[in-house]
Amino acid sequence: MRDLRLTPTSFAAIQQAADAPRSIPTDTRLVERDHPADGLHIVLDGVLASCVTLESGVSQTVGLYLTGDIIGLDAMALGQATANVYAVSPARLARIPTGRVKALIAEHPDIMESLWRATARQNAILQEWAIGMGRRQALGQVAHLLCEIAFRLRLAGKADERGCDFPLTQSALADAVGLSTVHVNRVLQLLRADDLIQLTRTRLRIVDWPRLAAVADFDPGYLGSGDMDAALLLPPGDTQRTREGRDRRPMHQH
Amino acid sequence: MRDLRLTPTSFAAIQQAADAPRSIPTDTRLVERDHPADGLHIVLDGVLASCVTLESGVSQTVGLYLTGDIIGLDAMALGQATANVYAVSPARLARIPTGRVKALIAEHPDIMESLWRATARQNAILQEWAIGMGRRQALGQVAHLLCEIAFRLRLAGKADERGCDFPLTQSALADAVGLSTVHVNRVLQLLRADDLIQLTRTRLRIVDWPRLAAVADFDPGYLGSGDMDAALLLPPGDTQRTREGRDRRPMHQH
DNA sequence: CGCAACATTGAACGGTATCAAGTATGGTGG
DNA sequence: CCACCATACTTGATACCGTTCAATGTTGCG
Repeated sequence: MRDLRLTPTSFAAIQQAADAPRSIPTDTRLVERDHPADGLHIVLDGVLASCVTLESGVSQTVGLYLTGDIIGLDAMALGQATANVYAVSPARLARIPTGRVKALIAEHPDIMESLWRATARQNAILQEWAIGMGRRQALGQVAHLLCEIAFRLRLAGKADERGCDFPLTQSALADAVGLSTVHVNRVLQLLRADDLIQLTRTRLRIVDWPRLAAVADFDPGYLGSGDMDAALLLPPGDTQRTREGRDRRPMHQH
Repeated sequence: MRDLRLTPTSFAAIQQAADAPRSIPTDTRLVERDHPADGLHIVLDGVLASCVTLESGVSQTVGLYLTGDIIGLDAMALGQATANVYAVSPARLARIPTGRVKALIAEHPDIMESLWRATARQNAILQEWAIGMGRRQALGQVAHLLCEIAFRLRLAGKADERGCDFPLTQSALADAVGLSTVHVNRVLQLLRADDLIQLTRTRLRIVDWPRLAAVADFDPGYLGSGDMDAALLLPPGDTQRTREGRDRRPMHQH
């Protein structure tokens, strides 16, 4: 079961099944909670958030989709979406309509296993968020999210030593960590004052990774460095920068 | 894709693949984080918790397994477990070893889809927990967990109008909602004083479901009333009480 | 240039944690 | 059957973390 990657045949099949990439502006709502699945969306660029709003009006972000992530797995598996998904920054997506996903699954059994694995990975990430909101203090909580985003972007080849794009506003951040915007602002200033990060409106650079990881109690194991959801599905032209530190052989984690 | 249930053949195959049920006492550790999958465990009776401990020593429960739930999906999909699982009460389990799970999947394609769906459902539940820990106050948060447990037990046929077994200690509850034991105690007293619940050491009865659900902002949609993970996999002798309000026909939710 | 969105700052309030007792409850051995 | 012990539950006082409200800077874009 481990090391199951898509076969070259399945890989090619997926690439052909995807629609032409389309771009959407910030705030576009892509998925509506309780609506039936409209297919899978592969993030080629940008950031989207999975978000739930309570009766009381407060909202909580329960997941972020970065380059290479797959949107719509929950809806595909359960029949309907469990959260709203909207673009936090301008984004580029490739869609595979529901019918074609079903056809792919029927024809290539390894694809469903990959989708299952991707679902389990999103579960692991969400689990880590839950730990943070339940038991971490604001400082560690925010630091952890920054670590996670930077790490995931690096896996996707979208970050280098000089940092990564960071299109989240402080209020989007606050929504993700379950804090108020005001407090997130203060925590970010603490992290800056300690020379742990540099963060501008659009760019994040982690100055002192070891110390930030210590503050955050960050252990990237749950991100499964060996298996990107769909990074390998990107058309050749969409692979930006070099995939530093990664190769195409399956990674053994046991 | 919707309404996909196991075919009778697959159903029978799973039942035959399971080991004889075994009983474990409270506090038994069943799964260790980062360890490879040792198969799937179907909960026949009792409660188990999925739990992560931070460096600092504090721990957070990220999932509860009740009758009918499947333990080990994450490990099966990802190759290693993402959390520790231990028994919160005496429990009875049926195990399907990894090898046999693989064989089942290879032979009956619909089984993998069911496992994928079960994984997605656990994801939806965890999502709801994350919302609670991020945005709900202690009262609503505790009320919500009580609603969820009571509802899931009712789906599993383990609860009636007179209430359900509730083997969780207050400190286990606190661990699940991300609060201190002391505060959970106070919140429970509030709920009791308002005549919303009756809760003894081992039994929970929801006195005023509508009002409790209102306090909790509880909407059971995410629990997917039509699809128990593995309730239907229980050997006939293991089906306790009557499955009130449920039948064996697939339920359409669209 | 002016407006709107985002970021920053301060003061006061409130929810929850923590610490430190004390009180049921159930199980066990004599 | 009772005394005892361990575990769970309850209660109060205090401190802190994070929220809320409100105002002021700042940035970028049409």
